[in-house]
Amino acid sequence: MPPPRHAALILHWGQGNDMNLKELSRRLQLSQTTVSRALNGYPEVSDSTRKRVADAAAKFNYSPNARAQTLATGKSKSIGHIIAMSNQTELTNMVFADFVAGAGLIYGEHGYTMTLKIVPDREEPAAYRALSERGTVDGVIVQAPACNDPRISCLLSLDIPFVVHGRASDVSAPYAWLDVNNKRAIDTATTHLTDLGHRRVALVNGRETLDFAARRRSGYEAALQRAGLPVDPRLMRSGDMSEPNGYDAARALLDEKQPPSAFVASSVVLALGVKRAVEERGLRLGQDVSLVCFDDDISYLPNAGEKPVFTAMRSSVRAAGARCATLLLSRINAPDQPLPQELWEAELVQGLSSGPAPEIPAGATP
Amino acid sequence: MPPPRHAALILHWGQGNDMNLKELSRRLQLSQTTVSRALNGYPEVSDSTRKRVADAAAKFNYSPNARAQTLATGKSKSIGHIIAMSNQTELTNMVFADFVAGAGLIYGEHGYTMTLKIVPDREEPAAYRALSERGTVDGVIVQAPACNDPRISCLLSLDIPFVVHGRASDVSAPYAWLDVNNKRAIDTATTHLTDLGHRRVALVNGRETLDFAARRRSGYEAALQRAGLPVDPRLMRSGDMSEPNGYDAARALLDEKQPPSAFVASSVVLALGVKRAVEERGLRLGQDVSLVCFDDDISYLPNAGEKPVFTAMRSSVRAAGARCATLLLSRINAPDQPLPQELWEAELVQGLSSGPAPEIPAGATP
DNA sequence: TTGAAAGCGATACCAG
DNA sequence: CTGGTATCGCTTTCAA
Repeated sequence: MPPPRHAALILHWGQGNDMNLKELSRRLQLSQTTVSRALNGYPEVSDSTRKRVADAAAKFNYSPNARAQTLATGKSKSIGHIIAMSNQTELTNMVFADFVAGAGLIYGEHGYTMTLKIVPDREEPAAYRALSERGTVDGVIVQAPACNDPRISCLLSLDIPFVVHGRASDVSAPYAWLDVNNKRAIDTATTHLTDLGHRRVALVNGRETLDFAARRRSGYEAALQRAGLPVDPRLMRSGDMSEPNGYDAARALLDEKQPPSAFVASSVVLALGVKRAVEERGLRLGQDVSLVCFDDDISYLPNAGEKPVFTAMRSSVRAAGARCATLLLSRINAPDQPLPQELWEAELVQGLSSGPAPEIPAGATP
Repeated sequence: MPPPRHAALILHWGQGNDMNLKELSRRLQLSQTTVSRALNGYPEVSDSTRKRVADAAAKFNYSPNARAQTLATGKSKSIGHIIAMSNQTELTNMVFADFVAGAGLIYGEHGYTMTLKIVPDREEPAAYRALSERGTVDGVIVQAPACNDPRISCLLSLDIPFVVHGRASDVSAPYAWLDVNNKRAIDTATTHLTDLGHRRVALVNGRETLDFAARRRSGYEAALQRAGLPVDPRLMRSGDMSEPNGYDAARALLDEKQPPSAFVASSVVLALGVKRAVEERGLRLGQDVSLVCFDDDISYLPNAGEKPVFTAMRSSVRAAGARCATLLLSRINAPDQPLPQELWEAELVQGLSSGPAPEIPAGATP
């Protein structure tokens, strides 16, 4: 549907902000060039004119039109974040809030804005294409990649700067990413438990189509194998990272003929669900059952009992957002730098309120 | 700091998307005008050319440059949301996530994008000014207004379309808003408790500099007065909407010489804190102490016990976002319509897991 | 039904 | 240090 005719006319009438560069320079009896240079801090303008221009700009309340700047410079000074609101992962998506907040602050500090696109389900690739092809944004951030994420090759072919928070194990071409060592973190957590004598350690994981969850699982398996323990599928659950899911998973695990004596949870929310299921059974955490939780994730109930954990998680996610933002901006401004691929080691959050106590696991056969 | 010289050159070299309108029309042996018209659905192009153009556009993977469109039309097709990350209200801000999600979906459906600005503390007015004056956005949404919110007069003077989620009681000029009847909701909640015979009803409220909290308080006071009960400042607490705050407030209230027999909580998170404090004291909710909670707010722990409440709150916030977005878009596209000022009645969420049971309040003197 | 040309409001090159 | 002018890519008017 084409817009009504004369729309522009109406608009300009309604807008009424007629103080533009041309008008300002006319009043100053200077060329647009000089005024522009003065305002943008170019060295070649004399201090006196610069001051004159600055004063006039303030007086006439002039501020440059971003739309025109954007066209003239070819840069939109905006970064795209795309968030898919799929029905199934409704809750998980809230993870993005802190990430976005951390990134957004960085953008602001550098004169960038953030273009946020909420798309239903899997219109994601189209959204990325639209944003970058049409020049709406100068770069994009990709969150929570799947193992083989189509977005990455899509962005590579679009030739737009981007940074992935996480990695996609099955994408071979190089790209910029930032990731926590998921595998090692879960390996450490699992080993911690096997070292304590646990022989049936359960994993309550996120969806394993997502890369980070797959890596966590491989860390879990590696630890078990090193400890000479079998990798038992009945001890592994995966699903959305929500408290009810953790609860359901733990209940099912506790109902097994040979229930686990310890749990590794792949996020704080999952761990909370596990905790609830365990306590519901009258088992004492840290005594009858152990629970270790790793999370580069976040949850939103500032329940005082777990408050330190939540706070730590939240600020960690925010920090990750800030880091990705910084990296992306530097890629945009210095495209020839080597591709950043940053892997860092995680802090392990042990237990919820307390660390797992050493114990003889129930039903263990030493 | 001025950009390095030749920046544009480097950019255009790096961009490599040389399929623009001019090029496309050259290949089609048509004028830019015709091609543009064909693509934008103007009626005057013949069906045959329209098809030819559409095919070529698809074939050459053409998509119009949003930056140029924006400059030519004077509309950026983008809505601004500004979120202030003050240090004190760190947690409260997460409320915005669902609101933003709800709004974002609507924008997408109408070809708009969302420009999200995260600003530290109180750089807010400047941010609004920058966004609108420079033409970065076509309209903005204001959330969580204070009683006398400077943003509103600022936006009025900028003459940019905006919609406020909530109202500012002390702003006299008319503007578009969407609000829930906070006063009546809390009045109803309080009356519910006094009708049950409670004579010491506490209010655990949000920060009362915010308009909605002030209104809720007035509803609380009105209900007490109608019931012939004194308005006792010692029974009223206000602060950030976080669980720890609710907990602290409830503890302090329970420590009073004359503790309340019932609580009205102004959000689910506050109510959860109250609940924890109550249970910690060995009191039974719904028997020893009653708790009623109203919330147009949201919280993020999907704890199964309260799950329906949380789910309801979340979708309500998302719906509010969508409603504000719809209103704003219609204001932008039809500026001459009467100002929408929509007040709706809230559903009351009673109790957390169970409704308050009728009881003889502890220590009551009938 | 089509096309030529004038904006939109800035930036940046090349002269002076 | 300052100014004229082409340019960015599209929309829209006006003429054919």
